[in-house]
Amino acid sequence: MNIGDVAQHTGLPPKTIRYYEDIGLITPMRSENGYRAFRDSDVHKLAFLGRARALGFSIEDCRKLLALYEDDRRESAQVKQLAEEHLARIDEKIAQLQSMRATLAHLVQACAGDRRPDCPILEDLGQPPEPQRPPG
Amino acid sequence: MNIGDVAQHTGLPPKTIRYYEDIGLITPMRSENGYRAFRDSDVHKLAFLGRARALGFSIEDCRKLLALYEDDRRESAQVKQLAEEHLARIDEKIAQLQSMRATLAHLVQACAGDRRPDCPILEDLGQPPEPQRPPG
DNA sequence: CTTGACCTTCCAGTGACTGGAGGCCCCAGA
DNA sequence: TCTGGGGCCTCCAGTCACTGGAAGGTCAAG
Repeated sequence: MNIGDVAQHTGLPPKTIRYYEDIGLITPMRSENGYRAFRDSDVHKLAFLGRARALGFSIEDCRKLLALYEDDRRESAQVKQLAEEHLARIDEKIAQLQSMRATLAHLVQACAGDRRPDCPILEDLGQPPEPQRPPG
Repeated sequence: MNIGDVAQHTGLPPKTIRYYEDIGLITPMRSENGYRAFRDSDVHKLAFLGRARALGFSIEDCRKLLALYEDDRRESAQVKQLAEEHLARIDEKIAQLQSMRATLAHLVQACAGDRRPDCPILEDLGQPPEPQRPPG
């Protein structure tokens, strides 16, 4: 299989597939003409990587997951730990974004959005970050 | 004011402040010894930038926001539009993360996490992404 | 006069690709 | 046999927003 077909199959762009070879995630064979020749196992690995990436795992996590996937003496606890750590990071990011969202939504709602210059959004950004309530 | 004091005041690392000068967000004066000499207005701008960045605005958005902040002929609609677009991007990211989170939490919960190799997480990553229900 | 903290510039690296240049390979059609 | 077009190759540079580190100048205290 050539890279284009693999790209079709896995949904990964050819550039990304080459990159994954570069960093040692896969090692496809080569045809006599120099083209990469992907075995089924390569395609399978790439699909695995694509799905792990879609769940937000870092490339290094993906490398570990792939190693565990290939290791029939693995302990599921190792996998679970990786996944739980990642889950925690996701939760952290969600919390951060929701906090941003709350502040921003509040400001947006307070802004008239008309032709006048008065703008609570800019006022807030221009002020020291005091607590949201008025000074006692 | 030297860069260290400004860093204290704004909470931004000196490296970041230099970077912001590099990309033209601020243009502090220079003392005779070559040190950056920050005016109050520079410090104020940096604080503004810090807060805008904390809300997740990109550097380019920050540049625009700062320009609007300095422009007393601005229309608040311009600011509001920037903020609303950013809000939409945040919502998109939150949705993406929550979808990841859901899948991952499901898998983590299904994994025994013991010394045996059987692992629903790896099984899922290794399988084609069929719908979550069993085939009809 | 030395020490140590602070400041300077410049270069390189991060993560995970992505775009583009320049060039080879291969097949279909005239 | 030639031509065109698409696919493939490598290598280099850019993305975003910093961050680390090296090499060296400046300044106040002891």
